Amino acid sequence: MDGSFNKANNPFVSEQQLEENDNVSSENGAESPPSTTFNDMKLASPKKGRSIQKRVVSVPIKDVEGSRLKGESAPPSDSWAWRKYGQKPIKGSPYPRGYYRCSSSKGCPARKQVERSRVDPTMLVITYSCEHNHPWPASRNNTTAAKQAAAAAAAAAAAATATETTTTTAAKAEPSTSQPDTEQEFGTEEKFADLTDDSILTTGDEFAWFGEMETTSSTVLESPIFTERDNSVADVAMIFPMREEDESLFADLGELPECSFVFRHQRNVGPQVGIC
DNA sequence: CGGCTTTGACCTGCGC
DNA sequence: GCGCAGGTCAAAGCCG
Repeated sequence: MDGSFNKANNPFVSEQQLEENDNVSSENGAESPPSTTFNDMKLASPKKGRSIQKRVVSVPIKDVEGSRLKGESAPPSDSWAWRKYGQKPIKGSPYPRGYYRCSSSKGCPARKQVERSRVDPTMLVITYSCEHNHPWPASRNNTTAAKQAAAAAAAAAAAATATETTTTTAAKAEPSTSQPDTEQEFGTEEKFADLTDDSILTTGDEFAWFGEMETTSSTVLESPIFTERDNSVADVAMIFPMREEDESLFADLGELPECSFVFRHQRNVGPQVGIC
């Protein structure tokens, strides 16, 4: 199973030596504006000796709700199935955090946490985490289960919204300049900035993957990591509209990277998704 | 019937 | 050492 692909053959695995990033930043920084945020972290794993990668993605909750409620042609939020295994109220935040585990395959180490942004309730903060060196399922699971899981993640977030607020967040999350109409069709849960912008890619090889993360909507990308490395980048909200064709390519993915945790965009190949 | 969600309990890490 | 908070586990119920 897990050996059905190997690192060498996965174009989007090669740069996944991310676990040594020391730029651990607080997720969803207290003062960070509503944005799509990618934070790369190394967690102290409960299991000693294991390196955990963590990445934070902030997306407009509106998109998530939309995809779920519409239930139309909206694709699953991401390429894998996620099963919820817990939910906890977070101190300091009125919104609970949902814990999801990858169910695309047995033993899949990937996890993600979904919570509402404290800073901006209209934003969802999705944190992906994974043990490094752990293989991913050989193929993307785009089955009903995957869709259900995706919807579930959205549901959880939406539920949090409904529970914690009396007003409909979706209504409040008016489309802004950062959300073109094209995104409506996708309404994916995770948005990955279409970072073809070399300014990001050149931020540092260490974070090159950042520049390859993709978004299905034009969201805003920022990263405290960048802040440390290049203020000129960090202070600027970057908007990267997603192309429909790119999105469609996700559906064609047949393989996942080995614990890549990266939603990678191969410029000439199309977006490639990997987590862990 | 299988898989997923929900939810309370338990475990672990961290700060004081 | 103690308490708190976050994260995970596991049982029960729900849904397709």
